Amino acid sequence: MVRVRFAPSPTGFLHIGGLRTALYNYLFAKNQGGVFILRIEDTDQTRYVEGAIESLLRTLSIMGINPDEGPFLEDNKIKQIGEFGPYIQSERTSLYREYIKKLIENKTAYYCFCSQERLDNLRKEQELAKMTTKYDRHCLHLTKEEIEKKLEANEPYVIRLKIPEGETRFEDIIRGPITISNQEVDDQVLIKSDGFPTYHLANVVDDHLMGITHVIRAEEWLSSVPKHVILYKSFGWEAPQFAHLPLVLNKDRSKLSKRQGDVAVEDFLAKGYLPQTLINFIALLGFNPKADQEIYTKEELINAFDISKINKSGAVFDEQKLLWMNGQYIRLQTGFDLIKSIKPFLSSNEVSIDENFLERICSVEKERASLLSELAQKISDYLQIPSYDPSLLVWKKADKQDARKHLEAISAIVGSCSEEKFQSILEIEVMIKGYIQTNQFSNGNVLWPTRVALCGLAQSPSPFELLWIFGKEESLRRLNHAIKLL
RNA sequence: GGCCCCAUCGUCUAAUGGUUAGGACGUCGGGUUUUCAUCCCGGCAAUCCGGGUUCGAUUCCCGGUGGGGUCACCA
Repeated sequence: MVRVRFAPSPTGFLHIGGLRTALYNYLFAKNQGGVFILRIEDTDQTRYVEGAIESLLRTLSIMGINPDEGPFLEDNKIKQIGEFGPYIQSERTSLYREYIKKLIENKTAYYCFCSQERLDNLRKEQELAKMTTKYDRHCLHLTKEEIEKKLEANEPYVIRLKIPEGETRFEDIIRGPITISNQEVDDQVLIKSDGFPTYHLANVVDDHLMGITHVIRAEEWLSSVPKHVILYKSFGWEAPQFAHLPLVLNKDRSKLSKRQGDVAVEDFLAKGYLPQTLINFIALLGFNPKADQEIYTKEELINAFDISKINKSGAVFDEQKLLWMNGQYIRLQTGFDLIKSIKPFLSSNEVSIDENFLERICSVEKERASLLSELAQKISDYLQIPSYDPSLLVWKKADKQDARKHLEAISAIVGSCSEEKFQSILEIEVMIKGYIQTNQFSNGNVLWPTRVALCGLAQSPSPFELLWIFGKEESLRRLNHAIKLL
């Protein structure tokens, strides 16, 4: 049974790169009929952020990436589900202390009492000498008595992993075999002086205890795999399979970071991107099931997901293409779903407007919006007759009298038209076009002033769509208002 | 700098030991159209360089170059 995990640290927001790691873990688990686990890696006390876990859970839930095991939100409270919990590392500290004892006992880990100052100086010296910066094992050969004495005296200490001689080989699913000389690997701190484990220890212990079969994470972790492999060996455990994902990059091809633009999923949601867009787009950043298809549902992605097809090289995050894709998704949304999606972007008085009216506006305006926020902004133009220069009513190939003549005619037609006909854009079009054709007018002479009379804008949907949106009564009001202006 | 990873249009990518190297975004041009957008059609645009293996390499191997990651009591 495949068991994978997404193991973020709660920083207060979900990074786009993190979203992809979460998504690939999720897609792989679902594709394999396995279990997707969420584990919170909050072992750094100095980075504690109030409410960060809640915010992370909320965002993942919005994105539709829900764990089979791990923490989740219920009535805004963090609950946990699964037999391998707790799934929040700060609640597992006693476990790590228990397991580190085994490493001390079998001498694959050791106490280190070196001060931060000593370590800093050591590093500086090594840098000056252009050597690899590593711990010099100053404390490795302390006797049992010396260690006990220091512990009794309450001297602060850390526990380090003792890297053995030789080299470490491992197989990465995406990259193939990788060999690194152990000389390159530092005696990594496993337990910090505050008693908390570092990432490396907590990660290995938890992955083992939780029965993780595949570790899928970003490439930035590739160089610390030897530490983990050595840790597994030190415990006498079998290591899971590793798959290191290519990085998501800035325009300049460096690791995607703040400063060069938005990186938080929450930022993109706030800008008006749909969760589906983000999922679809991010899934295709480093993976492609089919060359000639761009839009995929989550189910399609799950079915098509193939871990061996993941690319090796980093992918630039191109917001232009994201924007295009969001426009596609907005157009794909049906009226009711769209209303739900844009509600958060509406002002308080706009939220209360009639849903049918809103649905009509959205179904027409969605053709020219790439962001939900853009769409929401258009709503206000429909709530009142905007003020406009009367000369706007006159088409470039006509004059004032002509505009007035047609507006009066259209007003009359609309006035005598049944409410029923107003339920169909097509019927409205047939009606207006009938007026144009029987009198042999040109489209522009009639349609331009009609359209402007209805919306007051140089650019807008067609007059047929506007008539349909406003309905008979409001349309007449606007047409007659325009006639008065002329 | 040491170590590790990577290399197809500007960007995301497809493909193959023999193809006119395909698609998408963007861009440019055209069409539809009362406007804008949508939509449709078309153009420009890529196998990093050098060796080898081979009848043939963009594909396989080696080297170079370039880019990235990582070198914490952060994850």
